[in-house]
Amino acid sequence: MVSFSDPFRLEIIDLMMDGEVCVCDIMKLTKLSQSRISYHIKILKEAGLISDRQEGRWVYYSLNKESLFLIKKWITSLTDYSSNRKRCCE
Amino acid sequence: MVSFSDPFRLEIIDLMMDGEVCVCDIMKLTKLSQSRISYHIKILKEAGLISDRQEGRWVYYSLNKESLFLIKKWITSLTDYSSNRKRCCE
DNA sequence: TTGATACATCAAAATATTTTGATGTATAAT
DNA sequence: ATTATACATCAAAATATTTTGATGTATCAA
Repeated sequence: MVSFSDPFRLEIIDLMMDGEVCVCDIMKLTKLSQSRISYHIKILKEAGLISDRQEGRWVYYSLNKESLFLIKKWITSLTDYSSNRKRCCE
Repeated sequence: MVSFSDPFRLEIIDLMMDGEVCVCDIMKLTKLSQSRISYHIKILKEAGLISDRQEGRWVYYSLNKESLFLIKKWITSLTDYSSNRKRCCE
Protein backbone atom coordinates (compact mmCIF):
# COMPACT_ATOMS: atom_id res chain seq x y z
CA MET A 1 0.00 0.00 0.00
CA VAL A 2 2.78 2.32 0.98
CA SER A 3 4.39 1.68 -2.39
CA PHE A 4 1.56 3.58 -4.05
CA SER A 5 3.13 6.72 -2.67
CA ASP A 6 5.15 7.80 -5.67
CA PRO A 7 3.71 9.28 -8.88
CA PHE A 8 6.30 7.50 -11.01
CA ARG A 9 5.39 4.18 -9.47
CA LEU A 10 1.76 4.82 -10.27
CA GLU A 11 2.83 5.58 -13.82
CA ILE A 12 4.79 2.34 -14.03
CA ILE A 13 1.82 0.44 -12.64
CA ASP A 14 -0.41 1.99 -15.28
CA LEU A 15 2.00 0.89 -18.01
CA MET A 16 1.65 -2.67 -16.80
CA MET A 17 -2.09 -2.54 -17.31
CA ASP A 18 -1.62 -3.67 -20.90
CA GLY A 19 0.61 -6.58 -20.00
CA GLU A 20 4.22 -7.35 -19.33
CA VAL A 21 6.88 -4.71 -19.69
CA CYS A 22 10.61 -4.66 -19.28
CA VAL A 23 12.72 -1.84 -17.89
CA CYS A 24 13.67 -0.83 -21.42
CA ASP A 25 10.00 -0.44 -22.33
CA ILE A 26 9.46 1.78 -19.32
CA MET A 27 12.53 3.79 -20.26
CA LYS A 28 11.13 4.46 -23.70
CA LEU A 29 7.65 5.22 -22.46
CA THR A 30 8.56 7.42 -19.51
CA LYS A 31 12.00 8.89 -20.20
CA LEU A 32 13.07 7.96 -16.69
CA SER A 33 16.64 6.79 -16.24
CA GLN A 34 17.39 3.10 -15.99
CA SER A 35 18.57 3.07 -12.39
CA ARG A 36 15.64 5.22 -11.38
CA ILE A 37 13.25 2.70 -12.88
CA SER A 38 15.05 -0.21 -11.29
CA TYR A 39 14.76 1.52 -7.95
CA HIS A 40 11.00 1.95 -8.22
CA ILE A 41 10.56 -1.52 -9.63
CA LYS A 42 12.33 -2.85 -6.57
CA ILE A 43 9.94 -1.05 -4.24
CA LEU A 44 6.95 -2.42 -6.13
CA LYS A 45 8.41 -5.90 -6.07
CA GLU A 46 9.13 -5.78 -2.35
CA ALA A 47 5.54 -4.70 -1.82
CA GLY A 48 4.42 -7.77 -3.73
CA LEU A 49 2.59 -5.66 -6.28
CA ILE A 50 4.45 -6.94 -9.31
CA SER A 51 5.91 -10.22 -10.44
CA ASP A 52 8.98 -10.73 -12.55
CA ARG A 53 10.02 -13.31 -15.07
CA GLN A 54 13.43 -13.46 -16.60
CA GLU A 55 13.95 -14.45 -20.22
CA GLY A 56 17.50 -14.17 -21.37
CA ARG A 57 18.72 -10.65 -20.80
CA TRP A 58 15.25 -9.30 -20.27
CA VAL A 59 13.18 -9.22 -17.13
CA TYR A 60 9.48 -8.96 -17.71
CA TYR A 61 7.38 -7.29 -15.05
CA SER A 62 3.67 -7.60 -14.63
CA LEU A 63 1.03 -6.75 -12.09
CA ASN A 64 0.36 -9.25 -9.37
CA LYS A 65 -3.39 -9.68 -9.47
CA GLU A 66 -3.59 -11.42 -6.10
CA SER A 67 -2.10 -8.54 -4.17
CA LEU A 68 -4.24 -6.04 -6.06
CA PHE A 69 -7.23 -8.12 -5.17
CA LEU A 70 -6.30 -8.02 -1.49
CA ILE A 71 -6.09 -4.24 -1.63
CA LYS A 72 -9.46 -4.12 -3.33
CA LYS A 73 -10.86 -6.25 -0.55
CA TRP A 74 -9.43 -3.91 2.06
CA ILE A 75 -10.94 -0.88 0.37
CA THR A 76 -14.25 -2.68 0.12
CA SER A 77 -14.18 -3.33 3.84
CA LEU A 78 -13.60 0.40 4.37
CA THR A 79 -16.49 1.47 2.19
CA ASP A 80 -18.74 -1.09 3.80
CA TYR A 81 -18.19 0.38 7.24
CA SER A 82 -21.24 0.81 9.32
CA SER A 83 -22.57 4.32 9.46
CA ASN A 84 -23.41 4.23 13.14
CA ARG A 85 -22.28 7.58 14.36
CA LYS A 86 -19.94 7.43 17.30
CA ARG A 87 -20.24 10.24 19.79
CA CYS A 88 -16.91 11.85 20.31
CA CYS A 89 -14.97 11.71 23.57
CA GLU A 90 -17.47 9.75 25.61
CA MET B 1 -3.48 7.55 -3.61
CA VAL B 2 -0.21 9.03 -2.52
CA SER B 3 -1.72 9.72 0.86
CA PHE B 4 -1.78 5.99 1.54
CA SER B 5 1.96 6.20 1.94
CA ASP B 6 2.17 6.51 5.68
CA PRO B 7 1.51 3.72 8.18
CA PHE B 8 -0.07 6.11 10.66
CA ARG B 9 -2.46 7.38 8.02
CA LEU B 10 -3.46 3.81 7.26
CA GLU B 11 -4.05 3.34 10.97
CA ILE B 12 -6.20 6.45 11.11
CA ILE B 13 -8.14 5.27 8.07
CA ASP B 14 -8.75 1.94 9.76
CA LEU B 15 -10.09 3.70 12.83
CA MET B 16 -12.65 5.43 10.64
CA MET B 17 -13.99 2.12 9.46
CA ASP B 18 -16.36 2.02 12.40
CA GLY B 19 -17.66 5.51 11.82
CA GLU B 20 -16.84 9.08 12.64
CA VAL B 21 -13.94 9.96 14.89
CA CYS B 22 -12.50 13.15 16.22
CA VAL B 23 -8.85 13.95 16.79
CA CYS B 24 -9.28 13.28 20.48
CA ASP B 25 -10.54 9.77 19.71
CA ILE B 26 -7.51 9.12 17.54
CA MET B 27 -5.26 10.46 20.28
CA LYS B 28 -6.68 8.00 22.75
CA LEU B 29 -6.62 5.08 20.35
CA THR B 30 -3.18 5.63 18.87
CA LYS B 31 -1.15 7.61 21.40
CA LEU B 32 -0.01 9.95 18.65
CA SER B 33 0.39 13.61 19.53
CA GLN B 34 -2.36 16.05 18.62
CA SER B 35 -0.41 18.05 16.08
CA ARG B 36 0.90 14.89 14.50
CA ILE B 37 -2.64 13.67 14.02
CA SER B 38 -3.80 17.01 12.65
CA TYR B 39 -0.95 16.88 10.16
CA HIS B 40 -1.94 13.46 8.85
CA ILE B 41 -5.61 14.33 8.85
CA LYS B 42 -4.79 17.30 6.68
CA ILE B 43 -3.02 15.11 4.14
CA LEU B 44 -5.97 12.73 4.03
CA LYS B 45 -8.39 15.64 3.66
CA GLU B 46 -6.39 17.21 0.85
CA ALA B 47 -6.42 13.85 -0.91
CA GLY B 48 -10.19 13.86 -0.61
CA LEU B 49 -10.17 10.61 1.31
CA ILE B 50 -11.97 11.92 4.35
CA SER B 51 -14.71 14.37 5.06
CA ASP B 52 -15.11 16.58 8.08
CA ARG B 53 -18.04 17.94 9.95
CA GLN B 54 -17.76 20.41 12.77
CA GLU B 55 -20.01 20.28 15.78
CA GLY B 56 -19.16 22.78 18.44
CA ARG B 57 -15.59 22.30 19.49
CA TRP B 58 -15.33 18.92 17.86
CA VAL B 59 -14.53 18.05 14.29
CA TYR B 60 -15.74 14.67 13.19
CA TYR B 61 -13.86 12.90 10.46
CA SER B 62 -15.14 10.07 8.34
CA LEU B 63 -14.16 8.18 5.24
CA ASN B 64 -15.27 9.59 1.93
CA LYS B 65 -16.90 6.65 0.22
CA GLU B 66 -16.92 8.23 -3.22
CA SER B 67 -13.15 8.65 -3.41
CA LEU B 68 -12.61 5.16 -2.05
CA PHE B 69 -14.95 3.88 -4.71
CA LEU B 70 -12.91 5.64 -7.40
CA ILE B 71 -9.76 4.00 -6.14
CA LYS B 72 -11.50 0.66 -6.17
CA LYS B 73 -12.51 1.26 -9.75
CA TRP B 74 -8.94 2.08 -10.70
CA ILE B 75 -7.63 -1.09 -9.07
CA THR B 76 -10.32 -3.08 -10.82
CA SER B 77 -9.20 -1.66 -14.15
CA LEU B 78 -5.68 -2.80 -13.29
CA THR B 79 -6.70 -6.33 -12.42
CA ASP B 80 -8.83 -6.55 -15.51
CA TYR B 81 -5.90 -5.83 -17.78
CA SER B 82 -5.58 -7.98 -20.85
CA SER B 83 -3.04 -10.75 -20.58
CA ASN B 84 -1.71 -10.38 -24.11
CA ARG B 85 1.97 -10.63 -23.66
CA LYS B 86 3.92 -7.79 -25.16
CA ARG B 87 7.31 -8.71 -26.59
CA CYS B 88 9.94 -6.56 -25.07
CA CYS B 89 11.91 -3.98 -27.02
CA GLU B 90 10.37 -4.54 -30.42
C1' DT C 1 -14.42 37.49 30.98
C1' DT C 2 -11.57 33.95 32.41
C1' DG C 3 -10.12 29.49 31.82
C1' DA C 4 -10.42 25.11 29.63
C1' DT C 5 -10.99 22.20 25.64
C1' DA C 6 -10.55 20.77 20.67
C1' DC C 7 -8.14 21.38 16.99
C1' DA C 8 -5.14 23.98 13.36
C1' DT C 9 -0.90 25.94 11.99
C1' DC C 10 3.86 27.15 12.07
C1' DA C 11 8.98 26.95 11.80
C1' DA C 12 12.82 24.22 12.83
C1' DA C 13 14.79 19.81 13.42
C1' DA C 14 14.76 15.05 12.50
C1' DT C 15 14.20 11.52 9.41
C1' DA C 16 13.12 9.20 5.12
C1' DT C 17 12.87 8.86 0.27
C1' DT C 18 14.47 9.71 -4.25
C1' DT C 19 17.82 10.79 -7.76
C1' DT C 20 22.24 10.56 -9.88
C1' DG C 21 26.18 8.64 -11.85
C1' DA C 22 29.30 4.98 -11.44
C1' DT C 23 30.11 0.27 -11.20
C1' DG C 24 28.73 -4.70 -11.18
C1' DT C 25 26.64 -9.02 -13.11
C1' DA C 26 24.64 -11.92 -16.38
C1' DT C 27 23.37 -12.96 -21.02
C1' DA C 28 24.14 -13.01 -25.70
C1' DA C 29 26.02 -11.77 -30.20
C1' DT C 30 30.35 -11.26 -33.08
C1' DA D 1 37.70 -13.48 -26.08
C1' DT D 2 35.56 -9.17 -26.80
C1' DT D 3 31.91 -6.22 -26.95
C1' DA D 4 27.17 -4.84 -26.34
C1' DT D 5 22.85 -5.11 -24.03
C1' DA D 6 19.61 -5.41 -20.03
C1' DC D 7 19.23 -4.72 -15.66
C1' DA D 8 20.76 -4.43 -10.49
C1' DT D 9 23.16 -2.20 -6.91
C1' DC D 10 25.76 1.25 -4.54
C1' DA D 11 27.14 5.55 -2.12
C1' DA D 12 26.55 10.34 -2.10
C1' DA D 13 23.76 14.22 -2.95
C1' DA D 14 19.39 16.18 -3.49
C1' DT D 15 14.88 16.50 -2.08
C1' DA D 16 10.70 15.54 0.45
C1' DT D 17 8.19 14.14 4.38
C1' DT D 18 7.42 13.81 9.16
C1' DT D 19 7.86 15.11 13.93
C1' DT D 20 8.15 18.30 17.64
C1' DG D 21 6.97 21.94 20.55
C1' DA D 22 5.12 26.40 20.58
C1' DT D 23 1.55 29.36 19.42
C1' DG D 24 -3.07 30.59 17.41
C1' DT D 25 -8.21 30.33 16.88
C1' DA D 26 -12.76 29.09 17.97
C1' DT D 27 -16.10 27.18 21.09
C1' DC D 28 -17.96 26.47 25.40
C1' DA D 29 -18.58 26.43 30.54
C1' DA D 30 -18.19 28.65 34.92
